[in-house]
Amino acid sequence: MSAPRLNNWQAVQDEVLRRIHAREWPPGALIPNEADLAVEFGCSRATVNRALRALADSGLLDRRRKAGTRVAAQPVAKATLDIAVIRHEVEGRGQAYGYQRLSRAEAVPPAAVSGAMGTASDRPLLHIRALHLADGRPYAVEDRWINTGVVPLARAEGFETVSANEWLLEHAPYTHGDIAFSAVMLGAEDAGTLDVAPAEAAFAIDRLTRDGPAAVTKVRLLFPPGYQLRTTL
Amino acid sequence: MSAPRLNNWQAVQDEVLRRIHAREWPPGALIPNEADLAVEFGCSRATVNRALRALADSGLLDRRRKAGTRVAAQPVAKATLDIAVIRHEVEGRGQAYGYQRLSRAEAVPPAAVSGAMGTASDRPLLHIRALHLADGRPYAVEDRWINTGVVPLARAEGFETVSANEWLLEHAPYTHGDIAFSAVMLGAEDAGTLDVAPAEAAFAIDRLTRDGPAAVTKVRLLFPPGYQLRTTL
DNA sequence: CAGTGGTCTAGACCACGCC
DNA sequence: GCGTGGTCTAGACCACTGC
Repeated sequence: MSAPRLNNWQAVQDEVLRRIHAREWPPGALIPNEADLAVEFGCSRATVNRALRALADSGLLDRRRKAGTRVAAQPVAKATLDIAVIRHEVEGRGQAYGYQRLSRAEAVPPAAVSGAMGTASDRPLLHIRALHLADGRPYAVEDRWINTGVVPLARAEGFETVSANEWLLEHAPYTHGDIAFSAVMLGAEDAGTLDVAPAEAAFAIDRLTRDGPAAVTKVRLLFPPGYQLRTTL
Repeated sequence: MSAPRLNNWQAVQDEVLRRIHAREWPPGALIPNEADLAVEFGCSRATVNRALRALADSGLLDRRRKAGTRVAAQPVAKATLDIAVIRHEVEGRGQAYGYQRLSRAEAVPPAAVSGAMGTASDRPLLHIRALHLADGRPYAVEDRWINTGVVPLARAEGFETVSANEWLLEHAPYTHGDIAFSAVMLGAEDAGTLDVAPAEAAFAIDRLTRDGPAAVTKVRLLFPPGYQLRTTL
């Protein structure tokens, strides 16, 4: 039997994965170059390139010009998290989404916030606190600062029925963002809002969104105990 | 002035990003098809395709055959987390990595573990507990169950100096994995191991690794308060 | 220097899915 | 049906980098 022609990049990728998995190409090994594989698989080099590039993107291969392509010795797993609008996250679970604004004020933020956002320490920002609900139960508390210098339109919005989460996506373009996940102990106020005992462990997502050099908004989302952020490898 | 020729896919991507950001192509808008853009940009359709496909992968565009390409109304941010070997994570911070095995035993796991791994409820698995250190201080506690039915070689390994984390990458192939992130309150034992007060909030990473249908290993990593998992958008 | 991956081109065929 | 994106091909040039 001769090898079947692999004439699409997914078939090539599958075959490469099979060889890695079967240890025909063990971790750290140098694999044939694109041109040779193209001949072996009976396809064009571009097709091989597409397949290998996808595997390199996912961390399974290390590719370097001249040095060639190696099976990653210790693959860095790339877990992709889909950070969706909270309403979609809740509705995606088949639950009814609810939203409740807790407070809205223009105020000078704590130094930690103005520092992270790069705004003057005495500059007032728009401060929104809100509760997201799933099937009527608290799902997450949102504590957000909005840079009104970058998004002046926000001063005219009450955020009583539209969450800042969604409003900003529609009205404020951004170019970059930082996200950090951590575990924190709930303070009395947040615990009360989430309707759980104080000093419980909460899952926190901190996001800072930028438009070029300027910070657009900084938000902390706190999820009650039991919340899990899931993904696959 | 006429538009400069965009003869590489990154330049095309940048121009498309610029138009989205400048609201020339607002959220939800249908953008020209690949062939038209190729003419406008003075490059081949394949180059346009590469640029648009990359943007679609990152969630900024929605592409459907016949329906065309639209700017995503509410971009689902794809945050990519690099889940590296813990030693690399520590060394990447410029700290000295240390490893300490706490215990090793073959034992019948709790029902929750055998259930998640799909092993018989009375089947003994290899149970490893270990501590990862950064600059001599506790960095994370690892609590792992290994399916010796799938990785029999593990029974011959003491894991006294090599962490299961790294040993398994070298010796046990896998095809899929699930990861969950959550916040938990530390029990007395784990708190003691991490040298923090009990009932503190810890960041937990639970990972289940499979090779086809069979579970290879299930691990929980607990990080002391202050730990943050970071990424960018 | 020379081998490798990175990319572009021009053209082609195809699969999907609105209409 | 037919317009759209998805993909393949054969060939080419180039950038990087190990030797």
